[in-house]
Amino acid sequence: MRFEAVTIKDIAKALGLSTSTVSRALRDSYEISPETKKLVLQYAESINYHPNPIALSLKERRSRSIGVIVAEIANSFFSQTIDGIESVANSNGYNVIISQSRESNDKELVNLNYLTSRSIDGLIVSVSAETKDFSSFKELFDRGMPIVFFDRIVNDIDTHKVIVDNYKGAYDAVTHLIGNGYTSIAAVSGSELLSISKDRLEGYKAALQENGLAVNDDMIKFCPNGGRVLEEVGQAVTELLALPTKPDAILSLSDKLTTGCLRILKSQQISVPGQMGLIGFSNSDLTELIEPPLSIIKQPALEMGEIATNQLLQLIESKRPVTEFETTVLEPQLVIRQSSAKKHI
Amino acid sequence: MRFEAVTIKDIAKALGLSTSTVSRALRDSYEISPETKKLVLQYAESINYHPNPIALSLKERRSRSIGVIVAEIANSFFSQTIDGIESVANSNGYNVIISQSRESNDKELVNLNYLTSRSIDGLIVSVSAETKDFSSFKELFDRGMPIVFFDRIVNDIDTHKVIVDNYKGAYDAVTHLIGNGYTSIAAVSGSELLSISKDRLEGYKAALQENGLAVNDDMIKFCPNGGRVLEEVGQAVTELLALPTKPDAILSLSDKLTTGCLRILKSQQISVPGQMGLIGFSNSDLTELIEPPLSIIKQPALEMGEIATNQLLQLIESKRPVTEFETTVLEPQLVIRQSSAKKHI
DNA sequence: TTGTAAGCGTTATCAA
DNA sequence: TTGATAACGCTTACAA
Repeated sequence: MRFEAVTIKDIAKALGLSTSTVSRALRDSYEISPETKKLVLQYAESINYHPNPIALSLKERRSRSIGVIVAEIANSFFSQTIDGIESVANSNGYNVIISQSRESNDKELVNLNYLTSRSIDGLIVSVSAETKDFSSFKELFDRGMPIVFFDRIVNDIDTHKVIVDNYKGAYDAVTHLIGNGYTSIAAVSGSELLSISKDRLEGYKAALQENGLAVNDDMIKFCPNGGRVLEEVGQAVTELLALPTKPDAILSLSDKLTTGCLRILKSQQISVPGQMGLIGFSNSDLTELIEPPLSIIKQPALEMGEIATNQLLQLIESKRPVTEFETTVLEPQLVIRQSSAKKHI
Repeated sequence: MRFEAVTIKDIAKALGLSTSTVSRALRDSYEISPETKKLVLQYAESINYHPNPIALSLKERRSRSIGVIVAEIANSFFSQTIDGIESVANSNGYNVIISQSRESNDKELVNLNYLTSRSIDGLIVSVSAETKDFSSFKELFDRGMPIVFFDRIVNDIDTHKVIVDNYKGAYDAVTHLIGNGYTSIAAVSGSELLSISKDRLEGYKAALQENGLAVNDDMIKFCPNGGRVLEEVGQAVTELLALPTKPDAILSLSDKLTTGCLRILKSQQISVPGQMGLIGFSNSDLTELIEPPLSIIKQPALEMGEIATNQLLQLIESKRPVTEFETTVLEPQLVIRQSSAKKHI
């Protein structure tokens, strides 16, 4: 089963012209007579001619498609980002090829190979939770492939990056908790390897210290799978509850962790915020319907996708090698609801 | 900025062979000496050669990519489906180009043109809420483009389709409500034009009638945007509450409508299920955390995506024209929680 | 067993 | 103003 398209040759034959003349007419070249142009354009229209992008790609040595690698599509933050990527890409005549690492470094590499072997013009990446070794990205980048990182960035590679102020997001959230009377605040983080985990934890620690609260490493738990596996969240929370001085609030550092923590707390009959305050990074639009309505730190995901794509297109379309790179830092949004309500003492 | 890849020509030149010999060695042709083959393969490996898929596409007149059109990526059901589509496509060497109609017929047509002009080999579609005229799809299909529909299907086009038993999903949900003592059950539906709306409403009506309850058209409200616009849900619910005999339960017929109804009910201080029972189609994994935990009808989204893709690939790769088409009907899953709890009388 | 040449659809260059 | 030709990277008759 195959879809047969009309080619320039068909038009040339039908009109008794050469393919080059037809091509010129279609591209509105100056070296063409108005009549011929009109004739060709009309006929092309009538038989629904569309230039073959594959042939164009081969000729121009560019595919007009960009690759995207994220951990998971079915995740509010990433699907919102993809939304932004897609709209900017499409309106610039690019298409988007999406792939998921599912937090696995292996799958990420497979995807990377796949995408590059599919002749993409550039790449937008948020790295997997498992990735320690960024040399494949680095090599590719050094060989001339434009890459933009967002959210989970790679500090060692000097290119455009788009993030929120993760430090501030966590800092503000913890400050808010302290302001509401919480004094023993734990952090449930994703993979230690991720840039976002590091930055957010820094913010968490700084807020504690600036408020005269001690930073206790036992109060920081890592979930290498970022909450994709509920068990790891269960273990983290259970360990926190077994501490000599139990925390009275949890800051969770990513989407699935936030809802994961709540799931675990609920299953253990621990009331939120009564027995445990909770605030976390999340981009789900259902958090306000949850019981209790969740306080969240939200990222401007759509905008991040748009910016990343604009920057990538700029790299792709730049005539000369780009050497000056930018890291765009956006503001996270703190949305205060019930789950971090003032503590009753 | 451009990424330069190694070509067969480079290998041929380096090894003093012709491009055809190199090509044969790489494709493991029988008409080649073992030594030459080994030599070429080794060298290709060493310089990290990858065949240029664009050139291959041009030669083979196929792009090994499939297009997907859905209403919205950032929607649990669709992102889960895309998950399934992507995994099957990728493991068969295809890539996936995704586009969103955002429930607009215009944008759907733009996407359709865009995708076909990008030489895709086939198309997976769930139509927009606005689409009444399917002639573009029909034409494309008749001109030989393999298309598979899922969820929101087009009855007039005879091709593979993948759906759940929407009738049964709604029927079972209403039967459950009736069993729990609800006697005045309203339906909040998406666009009237969608196949899923029709089928689900049929199931709703049948369940009422079989239980001796009257079907009242005032009890059926349509939201043309499928809940993407909260106001339309607000209006639907408000109208229902203004009826002489108010409903005591709502069946909502799609993802965003279900959470939308809850949002509206909450904002109007109407307790669920106390004053109003609620059950609806949804694929969000947060529904159990919501207050009250939502009873839902869930679709096997991942599986639907996988099946649709397998069927599409079958169409694409079929040597002769396919004339026998299949509509796969999967079972929806009824998940009973608090929001439809037994009514206190 | 290897090489030559044509062709996939398009555009750029050169010649007419 | 138009046409012939080569080229993009690859495969495949056909020729050697």
